[in-house]
Amino acid sequence: MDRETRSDVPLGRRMPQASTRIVIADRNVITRVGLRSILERNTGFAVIAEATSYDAVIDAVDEHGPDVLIIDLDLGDDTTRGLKVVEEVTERYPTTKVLVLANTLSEMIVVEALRRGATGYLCKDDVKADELGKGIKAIQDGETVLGKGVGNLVAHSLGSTRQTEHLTDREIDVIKHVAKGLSTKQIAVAMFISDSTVKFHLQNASRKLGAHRRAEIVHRAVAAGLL
Amino acid sequence: MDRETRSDVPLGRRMPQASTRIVIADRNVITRVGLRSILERNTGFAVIAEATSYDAVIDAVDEHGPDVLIIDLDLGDDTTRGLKVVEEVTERYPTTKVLVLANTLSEMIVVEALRRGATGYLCKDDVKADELGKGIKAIQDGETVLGKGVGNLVAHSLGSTRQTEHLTDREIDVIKHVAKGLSTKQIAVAMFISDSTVKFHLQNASRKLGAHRRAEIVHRAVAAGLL
DNA sequence: TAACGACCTAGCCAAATGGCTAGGTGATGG
DNA sequence: CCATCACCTAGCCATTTGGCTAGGTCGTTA
Repeated sequence: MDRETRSDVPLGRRMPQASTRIVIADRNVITRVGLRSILERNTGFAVIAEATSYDAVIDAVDEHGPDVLIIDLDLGDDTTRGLKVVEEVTERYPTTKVLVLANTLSEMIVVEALRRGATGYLCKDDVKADELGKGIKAIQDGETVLGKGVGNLVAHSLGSTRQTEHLTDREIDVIKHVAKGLSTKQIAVAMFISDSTVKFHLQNASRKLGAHRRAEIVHRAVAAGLL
Repeated sequence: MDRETRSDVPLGRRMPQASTRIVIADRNVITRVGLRSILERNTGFAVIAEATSYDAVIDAVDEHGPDVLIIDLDLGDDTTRGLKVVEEVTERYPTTKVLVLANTLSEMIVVEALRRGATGYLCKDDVKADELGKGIKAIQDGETVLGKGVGNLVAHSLGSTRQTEHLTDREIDVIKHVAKGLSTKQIAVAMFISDSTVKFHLQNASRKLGAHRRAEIVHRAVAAGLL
C-alpha cells in the first residue's frame, strides 16, 4: 500500500548522499503532502515512505529503516496504539529517531510518548515551517525537541510524583458513554454491568487522569485522543 | 509531478484566465502547504493568497476577490468568529464560493456554516487527495459539496425542529470552567457571579447544545470547537 | 503457586447537579 | 417607546455524583 508512494519520490536529481531518510505517518493526506513539501524544500531531507495505519508504520520502518519517523499518534481511534508503535520502533531500531507531531497537547500523551523513546514532540498548529527542518536536524544531533508549550507540560509532570497510568478498555468505554450524556444507571444498562461497576471504572479513570468530575474526565480524555 | 515547478507565490495576474482563483485560510502551515501542493498539481487551480487570522481572511478576500475561499473555521480560539467570516464573505461577495475544511464534525457548526452561505463542508481527516479538486469544481458548478458523514448530520438536523442557537460569551466561559473540573461554587467564585448565575448559564447552554449533563455539554462544546 | 491486573459488585453518605419557577438590570435597535 | 437579548439572582427538590470501604472472579505471568 505504501509501495507506490515510495515510487513517487524524486530520488535521482540533486540529492546529496548524506540526506536524512524520513518516514511520515499520518492519516491526513493534506498533512502528508504538506510535510513532504516542506521537508523537500530543504536539501538533505528525503521522504521515503508514508503510512496511514499503525500496521503500515511498522511495515514501512521494517522495510526502509529510516533515520527519522514523523508520526501523528492518532492514526485510528486509539492513541494508545500510537504509543505502542513508538515503543516498538525505538526499541527495535535505536538509530531511528521518532518525532511525534500531534494535533492537541495532552500531558498524559506527551509524557508517555517521551517515556517510550520519542525524541521530539511538536504540535501541528504551533509549528512554523522552518522549525520542522531545524527540529529534525536537532533530533539527529541527539537533542530532544519539544514544541511550544510542550516543555512546560513535561516540567509540570516531573514535579508530580504521580506515575502516568493508562486507561483500560472498559474505562474508556464508560467515558464514551459519559460523554454522550448518559447517567450512571443508563450506562450500566447499556454495558450490561451494575451501577457500582460503572462508578468503579469512573473512579479509577478519575485517578488516572487526575480529574475530579465527569466533565473533566471527558475533557481530558478528548484532549488525550482517547475518544 | 511538477511539484517543484511551483517555485514561489504565484500571483493571480500571472495566471491564465480560466484558472480558479483560491484563497486558503488555515492557521496550520502544514495544512496550507499541503492544500496548495495538492491543488496546484491539477491545472486550473491557483492559490493566490493564504490567511491565518480572521481579519486576514477578510483582507485577502477584499483584495483578491477569489472564486473560492477554503477555510478552517477555527482560526483562533473562537469558531463562532469563523462563522461570522463565512457570513460576511458570502454576503458581500456572492460570486465567491466558500468551502469549509474542518478538523472535527459538529452538527451545530455544519448547520450554521451552511445556513450562512457555505457551499461545501469537508472534514480534513476524511478527505482524499482527488476529492479536493473534484469538490471545488463541483462547487463552481453550483453544487453543494458535503463530505463523508456531513450529509447525515444535515439530514438529521433538518428532521428536528430545533433551531440552532449560538452560545453567548458568558455561557462559553462557564463551560470552560466546567471542563477544568470546577464545581458550581468554584466557578461562581472564579467568575465573580453567584451560584445561581452559573447554573443559569449552564441550563441555557444545555438547551442550546441539546445536552442534559455537564459532561455532555463539554463534549459537544469541544466537538464544536468552542473551547 | 503466588502475585498481579483487569474486571465486577455492594453499600454508605455528603455534596453536587438537573430541572424548574420567578423575578431583576442594562444596552441595543426597530 | 417597546421589544429583545445578554446577563444576573433566588429558591425548591429529586436525582446524580464523588469518594470511600470492602469484598469477589478470572486469566496471565513471574
